[in-house]
Amino acid sequence: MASVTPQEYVEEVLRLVESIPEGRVMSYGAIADVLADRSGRNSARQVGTIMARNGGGVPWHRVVTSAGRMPPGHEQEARQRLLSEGVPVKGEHVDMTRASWLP
DNA sequence: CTTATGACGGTCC
DNA sequence: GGGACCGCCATAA
Repeated sequence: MASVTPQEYVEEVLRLVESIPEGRVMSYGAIADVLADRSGRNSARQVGTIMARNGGGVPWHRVVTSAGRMPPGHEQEARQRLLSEGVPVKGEHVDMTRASWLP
């Protein structure tokens, strides 16, 4: 199978996050699931770790948990940005039913 | 090599 | 809807 180096996997994750349309979001699990097909691995945890370390240059606010929860420590900033883009935000969580997106 | 940790996810209660 | 538990996996110590 097509296994990639950790460095390449990071690139793939960032690339996918950048491809998320405005007003839509993707869960960590969805990202891991989509990339699993081409990277040979899948782990929502790993995606989260990658975002925490290398997500500074991509629209990280469009990545939330499967429950629509936003990243700890950035909840306020993420919430405001999402609202500005027209993402349906319900209190402290995103309305995944309407906002979830797949490539 | 073994243990702890974390921007997660699904199941169970 | 929400909290406790367990599984997953790369990284750090």
